Amino acid sequence: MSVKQIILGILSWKASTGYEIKNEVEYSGRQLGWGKMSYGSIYPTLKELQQEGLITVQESNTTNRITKVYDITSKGWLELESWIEEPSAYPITKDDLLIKMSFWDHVRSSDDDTILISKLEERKNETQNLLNHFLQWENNEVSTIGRVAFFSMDYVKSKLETELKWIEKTLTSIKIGENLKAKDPNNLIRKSSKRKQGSLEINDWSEL
Amino acid sequence: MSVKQIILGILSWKASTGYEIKNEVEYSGRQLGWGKMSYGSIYPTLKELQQEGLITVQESNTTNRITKVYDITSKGWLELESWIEEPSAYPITKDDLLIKMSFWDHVRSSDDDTILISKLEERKNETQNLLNHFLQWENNEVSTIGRVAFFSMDYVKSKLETELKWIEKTLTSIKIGENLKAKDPNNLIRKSSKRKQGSLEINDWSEL
DNA sequence: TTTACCATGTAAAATGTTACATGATTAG
DNA sequence: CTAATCATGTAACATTTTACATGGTAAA
Repeated sequence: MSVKQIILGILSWKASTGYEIKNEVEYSGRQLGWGKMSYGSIYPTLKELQQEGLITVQESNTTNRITKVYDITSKGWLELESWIEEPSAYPITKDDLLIKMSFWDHVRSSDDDTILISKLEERKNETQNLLNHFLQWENNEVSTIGRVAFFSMDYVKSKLETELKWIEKTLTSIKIGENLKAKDPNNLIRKSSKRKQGSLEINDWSEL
Repeated sequence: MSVKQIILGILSWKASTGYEIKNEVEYSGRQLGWGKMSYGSIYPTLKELQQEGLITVQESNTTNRITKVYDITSKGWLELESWIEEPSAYPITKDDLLIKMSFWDHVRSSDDDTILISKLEERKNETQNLLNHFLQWENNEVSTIGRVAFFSMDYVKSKLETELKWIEKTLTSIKIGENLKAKDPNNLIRKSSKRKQGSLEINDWSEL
């Protein structure tokens, strides 16, 4: 992963403490689709970055509380620049609902769609929340949006909107019972159904 | 992650060897946005699944070559069913280019967009390839697409199409030099630029 | 005959999360 | 005064990738 670079990047915005870095990842990074970043990840990485000379620390021992403000060094800036120019891996998405839906027809033989519908509706709410968070972030008075960063914001926004449209479309399609392009040329789904029944019968049998 | 469930799910389609599972993940799973799955992940997991009684093995010792065909058991089917009903985490995407773009304005002060343009064009090609792979998969004679799986396919397709449109829009926007909604109310970008210059000057100084 | 594909597996390293421990400061 | 937030950190665990090791089989 790129925990190191994300931390460096956030420090390029503004010198910060470990605690602030986590908040920044979860507030500004949320709409960008970054995940979360745990302290167990942040503090050890800050130590490493410091040892590599990419960041510096300013410790403030006011009364008896230690806070450490980290800032990026010249070496850190160069590291960030060369990382940006490096080739990037194609994005990877871990989407459990989507994975489940691709196994759905083989696993659940029933026509009852209540579970699927509730899952889609839950997803719709979460996505709508993210979009709201996003719009609020975009339009508040403090957010910095650079020329290039704007494009990435625009991307995330259109992705979220596309997702919402898809959910709507899918929900109506389920409710009116459309059949669409479903196909099973090798009868794999029917076979799955039989294999499943077979194995469950054997199981019943052995339980007697 | 859900390596266990993905393997179980693939075995719900069809009994397979470890080698075939990997191919299936990379061929059918590619369009679904699953990442890759390494043998270092597959074989130990198959062993575990077997120990838990979720899958069985059929060893074939033709001549002197061992191949092991794994199949899902009744316990495995039940496990899959209950996994599908479990609540799913909101999707997580790791998109390095997007991350880079969100730091871009702070890190690269130059107006030269050739690097950005080439990165976007590379991304466009990769996404177009994925979409082509997808369409070919969807329209071939062997792919099984169940009723629910169809919806997930539809989702991925519209996501890829949205991305392509965004790239086109962004490239034209860059080329004609649009300014859009970029803003910097707290002068963070200007400050970054100064902090960067400052740190680089100190560095030059110390190198004398 | 040699290249590509089929096939199984392990050990070490990298990467990250969870859960815990600790305590200061601020707002209501 | 007490709840929320600010703040730092570690150790154990979980997960996965990388790199290696090995060899059979089919097609050109």
